[in-house]
Amino acid sequence: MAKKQATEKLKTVRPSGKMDENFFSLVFELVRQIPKGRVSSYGAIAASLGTRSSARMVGWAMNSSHRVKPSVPAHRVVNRNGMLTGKHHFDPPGKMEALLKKEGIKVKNDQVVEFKKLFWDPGKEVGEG
DNA sequence: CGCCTGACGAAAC
DNA sequence: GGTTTCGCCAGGC
Repeated sequence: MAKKQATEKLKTVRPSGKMDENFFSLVFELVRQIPKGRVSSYGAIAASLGTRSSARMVGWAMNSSHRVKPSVPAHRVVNRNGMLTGKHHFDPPGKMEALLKKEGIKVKNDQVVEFKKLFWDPGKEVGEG
């Protein structure tokens, strides 16, 4: 399981002083695993990385998502309520909602429609169901 | 170094 | 069940 390794790496590379190469990158990669037309939650991502309780760190990491080489589909990541809490951090505040709609995801009142059915569980990318 | 903040979440009241 | 508070860990001043 990659998640197992990821969890250990988190504390393994600590002494190296390269935290960014772990938590951040792990979050980015995981978010990139989110299939189009699907969404995920910060907590779910954090949990998959072993930092279940640190869901805020995930969202915080997203702040740097726009600084990463490859573009991270942060717009596919919402809070556990399916709410577009991070829309304020996009160039245009409505970019997030627009991107989601472009992928076929309905957004109403800054909230993902049928979020629970569109919810994508990280770590098990193989089971799209 | 210490205090406050933050794209969340879950327990406590 | 809604509102409030703590926890989580890193960043900025």
